[in-house]
Amino acid sequence: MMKLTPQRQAILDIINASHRHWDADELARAMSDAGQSIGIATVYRGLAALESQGLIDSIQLADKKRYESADKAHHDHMVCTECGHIEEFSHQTIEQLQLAAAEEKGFTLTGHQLVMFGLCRQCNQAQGT
Amino acid sequence: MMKLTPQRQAILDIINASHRHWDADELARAMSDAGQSIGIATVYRGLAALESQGLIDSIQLADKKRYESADKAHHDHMVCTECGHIEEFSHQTIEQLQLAAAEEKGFTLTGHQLVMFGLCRQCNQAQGT
DNA sequence: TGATGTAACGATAATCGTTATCATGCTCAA
DNA sequence: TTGAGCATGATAACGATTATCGTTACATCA
Repeated sequence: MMKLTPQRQAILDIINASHRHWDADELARAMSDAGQSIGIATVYRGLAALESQGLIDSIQLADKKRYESADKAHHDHMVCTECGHIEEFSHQTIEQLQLAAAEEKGFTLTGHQLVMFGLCRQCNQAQGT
Repeated sequence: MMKLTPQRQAILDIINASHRHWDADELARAMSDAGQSIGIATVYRGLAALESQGLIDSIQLADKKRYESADKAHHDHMVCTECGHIEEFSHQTIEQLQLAAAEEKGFTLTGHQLVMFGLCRQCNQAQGT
């Protein structure tokens, strides 16, 4: 069982207090800005520890991994390729169909990640201008 | 319009002649083994060029990008976290539900990627032993 | 109380996939 | 033939992440 150190608690608090998807660097900067500087390696280790305990969730994007609060039901993500905005959505039926598809192939699912790319509503409109 | 140079043709041939999902390094090694050595930068540029022409497809996994033939209908992937085996599957209904979910959020979809993780049939059995 | 063991910390080096740089080479149209 | 323009390949650079290693915090036990 991991130790919930002050640093890890702080990371967890930051993530839980927001609706954002954070990367390691942003978290280190946020803590630094709050006067509590932290080593970047500690951030990575803390995130891994928190995630392994199920205290936070993550999505792996092409470039980097981002973390969010685990205080929500499972959901997937739409990422705006223009502004980086991340929209969440969940779809019961999609989940079920995934499970069925896995079973059909003999796979025991441990996880999945569905990421959709496109333009968000705002960037759509900006585009149209 | 890009130039389909001998190097790019060779990359395309290797990919099309197989059912595998290749990364840049494997392709460079395959060509080297075949007596036609190639610079790694050329591989990356070639892959990007071929993909932008729709001649090959790719999936972005956590660690690296992998390329496969575009000679097939769209499909998604199941990746075995034990042995790396990649299984393909396609599901019309999932696709449609994704589109609908995007529309609902005001997103204009340009692409998506669904990757499921788990144990393949073989690793499942090995596990049980 | 003090020794000891364990795990976390933080600075920094290392790793690894990928991209940028730059000098050189090929090809095709003028 | 020339030269513009793109491709090549060696290699440096980059960025996210992980490994290393000496140090530190803390709990346990004699």
